[in-house]
Amino acid sequence: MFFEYIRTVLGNALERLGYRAEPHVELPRHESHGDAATPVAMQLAKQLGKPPRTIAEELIAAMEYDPSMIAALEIAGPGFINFRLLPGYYADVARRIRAVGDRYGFSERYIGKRANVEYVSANPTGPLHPGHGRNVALGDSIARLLEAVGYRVTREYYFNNAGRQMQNLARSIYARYRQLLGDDYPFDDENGYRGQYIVEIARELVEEYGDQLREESEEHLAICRAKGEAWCFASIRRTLERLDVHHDVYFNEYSLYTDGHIARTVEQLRQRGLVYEKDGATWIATTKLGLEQDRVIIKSTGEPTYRLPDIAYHCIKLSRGDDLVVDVFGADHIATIQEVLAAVRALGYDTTRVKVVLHQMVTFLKDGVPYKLSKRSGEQYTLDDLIEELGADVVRYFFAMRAAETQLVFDMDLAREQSETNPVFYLQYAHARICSVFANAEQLGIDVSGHADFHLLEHPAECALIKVLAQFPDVVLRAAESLAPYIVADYLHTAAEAFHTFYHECRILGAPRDEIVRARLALAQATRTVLRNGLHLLGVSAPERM
RNA sequence: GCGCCCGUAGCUCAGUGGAUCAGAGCAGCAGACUUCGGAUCUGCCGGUCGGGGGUUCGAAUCCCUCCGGGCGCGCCA
Repeated sequence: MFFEYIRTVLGNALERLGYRAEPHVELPRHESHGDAATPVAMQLAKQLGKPPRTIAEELIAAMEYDPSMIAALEIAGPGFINFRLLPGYYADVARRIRAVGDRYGFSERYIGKRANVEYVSANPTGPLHPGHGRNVALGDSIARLLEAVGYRVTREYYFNNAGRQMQNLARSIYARYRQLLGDDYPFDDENGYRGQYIVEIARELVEEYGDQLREESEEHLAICRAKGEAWCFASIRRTLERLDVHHDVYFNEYSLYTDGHIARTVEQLRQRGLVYEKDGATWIATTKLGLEQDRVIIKSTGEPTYRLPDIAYHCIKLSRGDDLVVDVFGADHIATIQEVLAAVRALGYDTTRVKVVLHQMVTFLKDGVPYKLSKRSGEQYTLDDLIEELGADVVRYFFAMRAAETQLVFDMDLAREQSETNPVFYLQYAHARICSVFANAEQLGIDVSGHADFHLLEHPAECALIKVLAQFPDVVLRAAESLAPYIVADYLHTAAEAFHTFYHECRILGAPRDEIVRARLALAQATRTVLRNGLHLLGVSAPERM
């Protein structure tokens, strides 16, 4: 919204002059450079073969604008055009924010488009571990961001309940089950799942079945497997629930086998000459697709490797007609995603619709040094434990607050801090503080929703706050388009800071005139909307009291 | 060895198509309202943007190279 008007003015001027360029508008770093600026003249310089400042002059001459909104146009430096805004503009922005109300910040830019976001996708072999938290937070915030700009979003969870890992799970449970029955049964230390939860599952089996499963059979192992899957999934979903994360689709890898997609995918790859047999296994010729080496897609045992179902799955996702297909993966998937996409592309699918958000690993920091999260019992530390320790809000914010491609350092001391140094509390405090002002206003009998004259907001702190609030829709759009929740996190801090400064310098309820009180209350309300909506995008609550 | 990501202040990180670009938070130091929540605000200190080359009128940003860190490179997922 902030740059919209200027963009329009600039765009019209470009068109009038017959110049082809994006009307790019940016926020200058320094106040002295005005309220908005465009480097477009410099971008055109090479293309037109004219000095940038000359082009800037032409543009300024060609611009038509409302003199009550824009005070001055200046050419600066090598050829920037700086825009300086008048209070009338701020009043206009504030009025428009208020008019939009609770939906402020959201847009309809991508209305009618559909997106699929796949995230978490952990196999049901145990509880989520702390590292999963980053995937959860990023994926869910990305989904929320896409919704905020108009996409209809499907949240999807892909899981494998058929492979080797599930067999290991079944065997682990069975071993514990036998041990609980008092049998001297060996536990496979190399492949088995050693967590205490396995014993828990086994204990439930003892309660349900007594010693009826003692005989080692496929049938009994299948019962262990099913029990384990159900138990683990319940655990995972419970954890996600605590983070306010809900998937729409749980896609079962196993279904790809039963419905023939696996066989069909192999056939299609074969038709394109990309499949051959060697050493008793079936290979895909990924070297023909420009990759380093060929890979096995069906082992000599007849079992497919994970690649094949991955390829089939992506074909399915792409054939659903979504405009955008987002995969949120940890950095350890880097190798496979290339292979999968190359194969899918070779099968004729438009993989430009696929965006992969590859996040780097997480390091936990305590007393300034990396350390391994653990519990006193020596038992594995889970994502659930982290939520227990820090609260869902802190967990979601911390995992989403950095760009995905950075190796996230999760500072446990800062996260544990229940004070202003913790960025989550800083944001929530600003929100609670506004709520408190409104509670007081109500007690004083002030008509909070009454008419407000925004032209009365002329204090520098007021203008600064409006300027920040005005950026919000741009920020949401940019964050959504770059699939980067951290942009929202950064912005919210700026917004909260601008509010606190305003709060400190301008009394709201104690303002000299009633009209000013109402105008400032309206500004506070707009701030509250921005904070609430922004926090929502990150999956963090906006408490009224703390 | 090969592929991808990262290297910016003591620490954690921004820097959106090269340009008005040396920035924020934390830590440290010094201050602030008799009043709407001090979980706040204001100021100061602090950096050869990993090193070196190159392109350019101009490079944290683009190219090359070296160094350092992470993750991969399975008939595991």
